[in-house]
Amino acid sequence: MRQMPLDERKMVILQSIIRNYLETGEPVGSRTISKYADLELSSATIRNEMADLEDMGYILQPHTSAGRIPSDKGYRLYVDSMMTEKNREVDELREMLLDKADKMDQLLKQAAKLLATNTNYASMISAPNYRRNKLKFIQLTKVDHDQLLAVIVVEGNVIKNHILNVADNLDQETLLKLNILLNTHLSGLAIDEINLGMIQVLKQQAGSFGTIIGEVIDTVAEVIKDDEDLEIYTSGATNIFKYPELSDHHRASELITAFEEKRLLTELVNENENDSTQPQMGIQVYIGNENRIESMKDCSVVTATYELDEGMRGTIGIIGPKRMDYEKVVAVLKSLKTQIEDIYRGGK
Amino acid sequence: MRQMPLDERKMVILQSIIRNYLETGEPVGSRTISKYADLELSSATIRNEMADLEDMGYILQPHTSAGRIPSDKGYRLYVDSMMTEKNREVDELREMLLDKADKMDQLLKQAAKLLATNTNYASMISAPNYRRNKLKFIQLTKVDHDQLLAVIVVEGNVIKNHILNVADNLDQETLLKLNILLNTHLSGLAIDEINLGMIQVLKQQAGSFGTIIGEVIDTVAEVIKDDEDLEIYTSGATNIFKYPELSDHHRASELITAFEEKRLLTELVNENENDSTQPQMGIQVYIGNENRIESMKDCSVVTATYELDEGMRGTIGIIGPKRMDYEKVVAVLKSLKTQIEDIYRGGK
DNA sequence: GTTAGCACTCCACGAGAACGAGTGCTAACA
DNA sequence: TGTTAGCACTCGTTCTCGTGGAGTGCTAAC
Repeated sequence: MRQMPLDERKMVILQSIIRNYLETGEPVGSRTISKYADLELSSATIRNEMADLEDMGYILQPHTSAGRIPSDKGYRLYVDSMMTEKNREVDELREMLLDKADKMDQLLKQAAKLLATNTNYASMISAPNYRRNKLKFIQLTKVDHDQLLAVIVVEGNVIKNHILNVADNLDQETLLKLNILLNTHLSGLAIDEINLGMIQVLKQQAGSFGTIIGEVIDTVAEVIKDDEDLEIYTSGATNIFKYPELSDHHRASELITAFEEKRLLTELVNENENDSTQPQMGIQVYIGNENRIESMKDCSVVTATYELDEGMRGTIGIIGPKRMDYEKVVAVLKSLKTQIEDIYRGGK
Repeated sequence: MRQMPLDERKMVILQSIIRNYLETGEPVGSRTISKYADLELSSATIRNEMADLEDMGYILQPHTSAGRIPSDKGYRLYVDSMMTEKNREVDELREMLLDKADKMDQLLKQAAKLLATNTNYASMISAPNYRRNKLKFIQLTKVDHDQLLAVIVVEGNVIKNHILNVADNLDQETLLKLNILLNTHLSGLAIDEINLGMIQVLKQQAGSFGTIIGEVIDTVAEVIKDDEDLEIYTSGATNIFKYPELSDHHRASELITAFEEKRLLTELVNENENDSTQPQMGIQVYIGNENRIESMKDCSVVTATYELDEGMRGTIGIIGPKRMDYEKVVAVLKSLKTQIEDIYRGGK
């Protein structure tokens, strides 16, 4: 693979090849490019240039006597430098989103769907982790003689319920006391900040009801943990059938399984959220082997991180074929990221 | 298509054909059956019988000079009369389920997963509709100066939250009054029973806060409605790739889309839940065209209705190839149905 | 540096050919 | 009358082979 600077003409040709391949999914030949309006060159000249580009590793031939397709390196160059964002498609999103803005999880589910139908790729959205979010309040209510309902509300109006089984039959007064106890100590704290010392103090003050306090706190912890693991909304997994290069049996099966199980997707999410060196407003593009998931090595993954509050991050992502309409996807992701952040900040 | 009683030998042969086809998915020929231990007959004899069976419509040939495969009518006979239930596979389910029994939706999600992995088919479970369930209580809590949290608990510990936006800044006292008002009038009622008259009375008693009452009740209604539409848990959609006859591009794409969207699945659910003439303990088998969903006309669907309380029904279903292991599926569904009902009735 | 021309490569596609699994029918047998 | 062996026939599957065409690389001329 030779090293050599890309002169402008090579740039234009490479761009044309990629654009064309994005549309058709077929290897593109020299004649096709020579007919490309802007450059008045014969196919022979193009062939020479293409040979150079292949030498440099930007394009490759599936087999002798076929046209060229972009290599991962070629896509990478394209994404990094050639893309000019599309902004038209984006505004429609805003209105469609505002409908469902009353609950965060509803919102995200809706957003994932929108994303998938708008782009014709598969989409995923991870819910933000709530560890650093502040508790708004905790409330215990009697549901049955031996059951308590714990409602936990954290900032951003994220609500979690849990039923506790208790041995004792608590009277209303005790319940009220416990509620006050819990709220005076815990509300306003980030979930991360609740430590063992604090729990001890609480238990002590609760006296004989210390076990209940313990259970409530366990619940808080567990509720949070649950989220981290698996709150990922996906949509449009079947869009991959629209791209022949992804939809042979084996590949399709693996991809869709990955989507259904969601476990694998957390890798994409984590990788992204923890990466602090984010170029381009938090948009990341993984082309082919650049992402770590085996079953997605023929795909491209584009992700954006949204940040609702300090440390309260989630990821929006698109998974599709390598010949993805990167411009559109990046534009849409950027927009969606902003939408979600705006809505959370109370905009409505 | 001739009419004729099925003598015992034809019965055995048909059964052998179906059994064999269930295993292999390949058309089965006369030689294969003649080697079947129990009947000492030459392939020629079998051929004669097979010709009869085809005449009667129980089996068919994909093309001349291929073996025979069961027709829908053949499967139907098999399901109706030949099946002897398997009970071994079933007990494992119980233990696995008990883990997650604290919330109904968690339970069902888990159950769907279990069902899919145990059977190697796709599974779906619809949540029961709560219309006829009694309200345990409603609770309004202040979340912010202009937001109320409504927690609605219905029998079976189904909990729903909703955030209401309110114009006025309510003080604690008013809130308490509203809570008492709501609960004295509504708790103990089935959701179906809340009527306009009652709402009027409530609004009147609430005075200037009538609008809030209205909103709360709307919320109750909406929450219930939401459920009816789309609370269906699915799992194992990708199992269909295990059956070549279902996994060609077009079919697979349509099937998985149907699963992802869930909208179509409600048809299956509704059909089943409203059908009161349920033979065989509420198990229903739809073979091929017997179900109304276009994209599933090459599948069989087996559903079971569980009933937690009077009128509070949901559906468990399996979707797979027509050559489904009906015995196992029916056994597993029956078991799961019982499990779910038991767990709900407080068993733990 | 660009282009026309040409020989070459290799995939895609279709037509046959060979194969084999399975059938229906007939005739013989118990 | 029911069962079986045998045989000709059908038809899908799998190869092979030949052809056409798209696209290339190279060379020589402009």
